[in-house]
Amino acid sequence: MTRKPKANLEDIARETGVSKMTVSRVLRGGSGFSDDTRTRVLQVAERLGYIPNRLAAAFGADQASTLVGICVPRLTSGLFAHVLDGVDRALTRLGYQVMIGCNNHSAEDEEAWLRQLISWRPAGVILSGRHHSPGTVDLLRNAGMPVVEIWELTTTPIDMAVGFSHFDCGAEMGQFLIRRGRRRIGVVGAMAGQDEMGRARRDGVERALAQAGHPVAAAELLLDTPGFYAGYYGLETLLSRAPGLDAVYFHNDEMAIGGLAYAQARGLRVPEDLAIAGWGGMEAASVLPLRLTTTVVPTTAIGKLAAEGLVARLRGEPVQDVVAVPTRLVPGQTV
Amino acid sequence: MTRKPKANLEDIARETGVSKMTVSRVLRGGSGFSDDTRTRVLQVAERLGYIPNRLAAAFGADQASTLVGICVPRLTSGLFAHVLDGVDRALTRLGYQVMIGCNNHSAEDEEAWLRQLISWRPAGVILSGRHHSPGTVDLLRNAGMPVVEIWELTTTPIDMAVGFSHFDCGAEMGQFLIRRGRRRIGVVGAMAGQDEMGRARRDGVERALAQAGHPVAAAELLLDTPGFYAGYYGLETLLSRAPGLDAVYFHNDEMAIGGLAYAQARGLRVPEDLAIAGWGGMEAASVLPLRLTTTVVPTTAIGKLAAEGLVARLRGEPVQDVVAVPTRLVPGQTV
DNA sequence: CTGAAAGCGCTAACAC
DNA sequence: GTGTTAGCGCTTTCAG
Repeated sequence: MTRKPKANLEDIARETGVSKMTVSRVLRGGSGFSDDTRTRVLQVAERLGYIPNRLAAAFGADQASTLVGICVPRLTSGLFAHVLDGVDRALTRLGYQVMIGCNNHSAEDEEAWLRQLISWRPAGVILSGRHHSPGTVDLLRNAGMPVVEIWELTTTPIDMAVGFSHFDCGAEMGQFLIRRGRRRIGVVGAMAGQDEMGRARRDGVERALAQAGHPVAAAELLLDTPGFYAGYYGLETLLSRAPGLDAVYFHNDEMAIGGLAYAQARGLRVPEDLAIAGWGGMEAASVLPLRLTTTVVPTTAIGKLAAEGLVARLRGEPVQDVVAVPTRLVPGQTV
Repeated sequence: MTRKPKANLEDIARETGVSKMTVSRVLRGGSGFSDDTRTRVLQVAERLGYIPNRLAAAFGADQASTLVGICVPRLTSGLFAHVLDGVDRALTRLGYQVMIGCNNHSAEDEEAWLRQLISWRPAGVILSGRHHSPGTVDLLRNAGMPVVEIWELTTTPIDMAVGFSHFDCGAEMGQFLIRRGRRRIGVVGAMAGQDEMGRARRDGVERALAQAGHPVAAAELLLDTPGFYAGYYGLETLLSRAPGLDAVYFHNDEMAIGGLAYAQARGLRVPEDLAIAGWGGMEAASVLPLRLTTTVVPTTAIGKLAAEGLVARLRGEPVQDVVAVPTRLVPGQTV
């Protein structure tokens, strides 16, 4: 398997009868050459099927890297899929290439990925969450490249941040449940001890309920990844331990939908007997027989803003270090 | 913004009192150095916070690239998210880095992405589908790197292929519907004229129904991306034109679930009045009040097999050029 | 077991 | 408007 593409600048230069440098200038669309030269260079490049070697370009001239890395907790989450999509569209449009990573909610995995990424000397990096290993922070400070932390907002970013407060999401839903007259409220979580952001949402709801004088009545903290099944069985377990609940706040929409399925299978009336609240705003949530009460998160926008902020910084344009995006509690028919 | 990492091989060599070459050998875990040298080199590298420059490595020695590109039709599809996850896990484990791309079901977008990718001299590439632009095929042939085409199986791959037949998925579901006594069967599609593979499934179901003597009774081909809403309104439109249908085959599970919601909102009994069949096997489909009848596709496995095949080829190990993965028609409660 | 030399393809800096 | 020179950090090759 020979991996040597045929043509390089030198080949084009030889055929055209100019120097490598002139060819380089033409191909990068700069200035400093005649129209005639331009045309000839372009023709020869086309004929030779020239493909630039960005490895060489980025290596020779530090500036030239257009590689951007993005690391998310899970690739299979619908929410992060949309974040990725926002990032990818913006970055592709701006002429960058996207390297992905998945940290499995582990700071060590994130650091391992970042170490690999940095060895490619990327132009910048987008990370999820605000908790990183000391090693990660070190690497980033030394690399001296733009960094955007997304999803969970931090007011003291390594460099830039785009996100919202998970704690506030939880608190807002807690207050909403109270306003709707719920008093014995349970919580079903997932990925116990792993997902800092799910944890923040639970902290938020706990705080709100405690302040209202009706602290969380029961909590079921699963180890599983948050999916439909987990929601189904999570609610089953929770109710077996705390039968009298009148509302449950789920880790996310997928679990809430699973919980809803369980409630209906069990013959519970929703929301009369039991209110169900989710988080995230997946499309399915609004088309179920019962529209789910949930918090909608602007996933694609976060990805887009992160990508654009990163590129703005690269270009030396002024940027806002911390961008708070709004989430929206959308009352459905399940609370 | 200074982007120059501090230490390089030369720095380590100087501090350790050996040559660059020896440092390089140690760091890459080769042989040809004493234990003592090894220890000292490792210590100094650690102390200096050395991070290899793979740009230089890959550039200098063609072999060394560990970049692999993967391009999918849509980043926001749950199915492709799992494919991506399978690819990412396998590739990360094997020491590769993943560059993503999204072709929006457009051969031109795919080619544009590929051109960018190739300029980074990747080790290999994974594409979705078997239809590519002539330019794409050209680029690939000249690049001389491993290529895996996934998702829709082709028996004449550019290099390797991992997938299944969408046509057969449709045909199988068509036969199943017939066996279940359905006779007036409709179809709801999406991304008309764009998604070759959804098209193949429709062709399959059409063929099967025609052969059974009960050709497709009505079809609604939407332009939209296939989501819950599209399924909801797609069914509404279809039924308004063809009221007497007794079964509908949807582009995918999301749309089928949307359709199910419409049927229920409309007061239709499923499956008595109307059977609903999906495709894909999303998790939600099996936890709804009614388990959806659908075809389950081994998404993660496809990603994993594609990645492993690619790496096997890179390593010169024997590989099977065409790998057919099985799909499974799972009867639920909606047919 | 170790080192020296050459070169990968490109671009910045400077000269003409 | 165009060319020359030097060098990015690494690995391959060959010499000891």
